[in-house]
Amino acid sequence: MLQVCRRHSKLWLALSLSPISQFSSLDQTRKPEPIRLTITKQAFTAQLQSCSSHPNQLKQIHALILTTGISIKNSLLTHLITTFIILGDVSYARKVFDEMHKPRVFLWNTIIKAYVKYQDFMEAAAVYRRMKRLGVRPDDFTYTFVVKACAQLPWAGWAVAAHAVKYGLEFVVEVRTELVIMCVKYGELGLADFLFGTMVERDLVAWNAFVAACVQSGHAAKALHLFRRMRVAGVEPDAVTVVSAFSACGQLGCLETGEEVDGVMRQCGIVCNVIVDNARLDMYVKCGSVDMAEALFEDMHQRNVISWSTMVLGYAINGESRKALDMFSRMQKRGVAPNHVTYLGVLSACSHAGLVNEGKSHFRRMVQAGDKNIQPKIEHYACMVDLLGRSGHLEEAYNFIRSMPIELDTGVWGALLGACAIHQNVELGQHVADLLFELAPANGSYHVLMSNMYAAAGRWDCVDKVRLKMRKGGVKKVAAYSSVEFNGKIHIFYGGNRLHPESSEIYEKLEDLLRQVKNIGYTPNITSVFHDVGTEEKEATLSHHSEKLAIAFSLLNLQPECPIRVVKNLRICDDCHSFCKFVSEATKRVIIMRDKIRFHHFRNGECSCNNFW
DNA sequence: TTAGGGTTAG
Repeated sequence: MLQVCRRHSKLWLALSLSPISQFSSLDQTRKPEPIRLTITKQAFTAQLQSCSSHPNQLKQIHALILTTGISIKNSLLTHLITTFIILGDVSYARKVFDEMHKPRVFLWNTIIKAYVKYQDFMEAAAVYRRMKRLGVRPDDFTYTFVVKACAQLPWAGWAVAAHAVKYGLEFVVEVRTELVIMCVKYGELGLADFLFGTMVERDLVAWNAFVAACVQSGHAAKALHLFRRMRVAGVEPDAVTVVSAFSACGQLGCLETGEEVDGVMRQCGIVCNVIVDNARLDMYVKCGSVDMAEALFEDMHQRNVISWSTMVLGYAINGESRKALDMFSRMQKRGVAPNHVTYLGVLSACSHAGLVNEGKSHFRRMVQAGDKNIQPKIEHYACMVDLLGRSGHLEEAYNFIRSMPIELDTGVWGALLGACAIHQNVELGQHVADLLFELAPANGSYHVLMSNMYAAAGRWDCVDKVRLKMRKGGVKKVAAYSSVEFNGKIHIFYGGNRLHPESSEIYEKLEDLLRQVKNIGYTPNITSVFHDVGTEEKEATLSHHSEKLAIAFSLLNLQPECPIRVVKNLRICDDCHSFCKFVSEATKRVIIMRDKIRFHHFRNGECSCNNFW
């Protein structure tokens, strides 16, 4: 069947069938006519290219090569390796690579890079280790991939950084950029600053990398600081920079800075594309500026599933459930296929509006669609628990959890605990909380939620038990804070804190405000207070909650026509919710408050959430 | 015979 010989430095393959596209039927029963094929290296490469999108045929060619026992030049194998990497079959590329005799360093780089591309960082690190063991000397390119891979693994990044220094490769601009990113990921911002500051050349990409790494690691304020610094340094931002900057503004809820970035974009003549538009859209949505998002969305030349999903989610978290669902059907009419994120928006819209049946039918559709892209994930199940529980169907929610076909996580039980808290079902809450204490003993929020439920029920002995449990287990409460953006600066307020330079004016204003709203019917809701203390003391604690301080600060500083925008790290309490409604009525101001989960738009004594959150 | 670093939705 197969004969191989070399003639005039050409490779001869005698094959049972030709052309190569028929290789896949090599083992068929039809009696083949022997055909001689002369294949030069160029022809062979051409053949490889001709079936470069058919991995099985390529594998057969490779098997054939191995059977012949002739030595194939590394350049051909390299071609095979790169083709398999493009096709996404890294393990086969690795197999070919492993069979090579002394591969050159660029091939080691190629394999490591491929593992990084397909996010198999452990394997990338393993290949690097083998490379080192075999004494292959890394080149200028090696550490860009190796650092990127190892930065994803705990500690490994530091070790390879030391190797890069040893070989004198830390000054290569690409390697240094990866090292800066790595330091940010590891939370070593000081070191990142040092490495960035001592770069030989800081090009646009290096700035973008630093800004983006900060945004992705939750250092949004630092990202915006860098964004401003790069302009001072005379580096003109591009589309990538503004995408990161918009993302940072969204995280922080800084509409003012978001507009500034928008201005910079125009000034620099940065051309909008769908990614930039989506980032801007997301910024408006996360700043509670639904009108701006709407206008931009209608104006967009190009939209993709992310644009639509952003709008659906945006409406949902801003309390405009009907618009979210309308947007969803409009999207489907346009023939845009929803993905699992779109459905998160749809389900949370239903949840926040108490649309139980509608939510159920959307969920059913996800399951029945049989589409891998929209099979419900654990987050969708948590949304359903939230939907059922929030609307008072606690038992159904519990049974739903019990019947779930996927592994349970704290999100699902957390949603049920939240529902128990809303409906004051202490018995079920206790049961769920016990499960959560086991699953996530270090998470203080479940302890606080349970303790608040006990407090609301007047069961102070149980409150004490939970608090004791927290103390013993070293569980910490997350300190609540509220922030307000004013004149390009973010002002942060903690409950009862007097660190702000305008503290005395703020507290004075707050006293004024409390008197004003009490006159029109506000009464402090003391069940929101954690401690078993006297009524007066409870009132004092309540009246200094961080959002109240933030509102007093805003009233002192903002122009009368400006809406008050507050961002909170936790959920708003009942008392502050009621307080905000009265303030919006008494002062005729719009208050837009973003809490951990969603927005509350207070206007004329009402809230967009309809007291359902 | 060639090999880089950045971005969007919960």
